[in-house]
Amino acid sequence: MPNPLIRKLERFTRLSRDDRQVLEQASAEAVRQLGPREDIIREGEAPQAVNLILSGWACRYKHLEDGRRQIIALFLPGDLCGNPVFVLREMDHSIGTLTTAVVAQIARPRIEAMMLHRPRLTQALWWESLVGAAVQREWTVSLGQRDATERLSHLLCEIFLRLRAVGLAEGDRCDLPVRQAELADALGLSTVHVNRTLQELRAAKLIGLKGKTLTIPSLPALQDAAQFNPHYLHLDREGRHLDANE
Amino acid sequence: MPNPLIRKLERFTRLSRDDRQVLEQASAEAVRQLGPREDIIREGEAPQAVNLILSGWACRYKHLEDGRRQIIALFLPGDLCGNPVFVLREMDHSIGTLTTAVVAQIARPRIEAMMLHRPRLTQALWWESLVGAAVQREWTVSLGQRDATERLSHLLCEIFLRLRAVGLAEGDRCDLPVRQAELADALGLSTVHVNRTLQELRAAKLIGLKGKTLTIPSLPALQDAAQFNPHYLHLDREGRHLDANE
DNA sequence: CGCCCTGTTGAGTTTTATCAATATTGGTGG
DNA sequence: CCACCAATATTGATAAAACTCAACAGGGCG
Repeated sequence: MPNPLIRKLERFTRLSRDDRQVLEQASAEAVRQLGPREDIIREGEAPQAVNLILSGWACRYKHLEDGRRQIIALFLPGDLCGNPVFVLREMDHSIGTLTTAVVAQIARPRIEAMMLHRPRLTQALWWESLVGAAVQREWTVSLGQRDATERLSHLLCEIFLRLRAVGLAEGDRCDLPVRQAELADALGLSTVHVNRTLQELRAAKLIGLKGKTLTIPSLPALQDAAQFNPHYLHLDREGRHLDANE
Repeated sequence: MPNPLIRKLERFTRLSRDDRQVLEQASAEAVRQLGPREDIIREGEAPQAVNLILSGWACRYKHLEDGRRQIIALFLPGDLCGNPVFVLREMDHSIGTLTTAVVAQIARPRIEAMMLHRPRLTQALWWESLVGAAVQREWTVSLGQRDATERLSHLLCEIFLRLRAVGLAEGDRCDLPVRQAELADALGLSTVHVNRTLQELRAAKLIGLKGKTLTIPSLPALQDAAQFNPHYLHLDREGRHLDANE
């Protein structure tokens, strides 16, 4: 399987062979196999490296004192997490896996070297981090304004498109390897309500769900239900003017 | 009045005279006076500059098709807004003032020059942008997990501490120059509910509100009601190892 | 003085949460 | 292959939180 980060960055700009090779090396160096629900880094710790998800799903999350938990961001294959730079002393949240996952730790000097010597890659990594921020903003909008149905369908659209961008959707389907309780933590809803909302979407034939496979018979229909505008994902090769011609 | 950005960055690290002068120059060049509720940049436009709020309040926001609006982030004096870098082609949200405001436009080359020649300043600007991301994450937690009372008191704590960090709080009070409808758009609540929640906080003597002045008789008490942990604001001079010795 | 904007109040409704029970599923060992 | 287990999903009933609508109050300003 091709490196999902490379695949993702090429949604922004075409990389040179050297760029790709640098990324391949970085992805191969300190690779960890993790089980489901393991922490990658915990609130209070000092970030040492950037983590690249090679396979599996992970998330940023934060616990409140009374046990409530909010999943702040979802990390899919090809996503980078951890502080993009190392200015902040301590993590103010945790990052953990949701499923079994393979994660490469990219050490600080490696990132800095890329930033110094590979301008095209630097731009691409900037893009990936800015898209992450845009996704965060969209989650804010969802949590603040959308009701349960819209929120859930919006999230499913997002997941599907993000997975498709790294080649992990096949036709109208993709994996959804998380429990309803985890969707609930991401959506700020109760598990019971997520369950009922999923049923509602199924009844409306907007989605199919068999085991851990999500099917979206008509993406436009689901987008409609969610008021989903994909522009915030910035997937349309906005950096094509930087394309490498190899 | 001292430059609020300088004031804020010195919460991270002590700047050199030169650093400060560069910032002063950047803040003085293209200064705009804006009325309340004016857009600074609109969704779909291309970001041309970074905007520094010198006085007044502004916000990032996004409209849904049916008129609902979510305020995604609040900008107070000393805050930078607009895309920190210019990789994304089009704004996926808008930025507008809430009150009359004075805003400096810092052009792209200026930012790039700072990034190239002023390492300490670069670190400080990184810090400011990462804190912005941390605030965004905390808003996600609030909208997802906290009820109206917690959410509102949490936001008031945040506003108070952020204003204090730029010298805009006096003792136990600060400005709160926005309408309840605007708090509602930021908190994902209805105006009516914000009104009632404010009354509840007043009745509990957790806040006082006279005109556009907010009083917090006991910050610890309000923090307690909000489950507010100030760590995410990273205000404790985490970059002190970079201090200039002038 | 009167108007407009913002804040406040009350009543009734909708959405979502909570609690507790029951069903389903996938995996495991016999 | 089957029986069993734990984890997850589903269901029903009830309660709480927040929303909507509509009316009214108060204050600042031309």
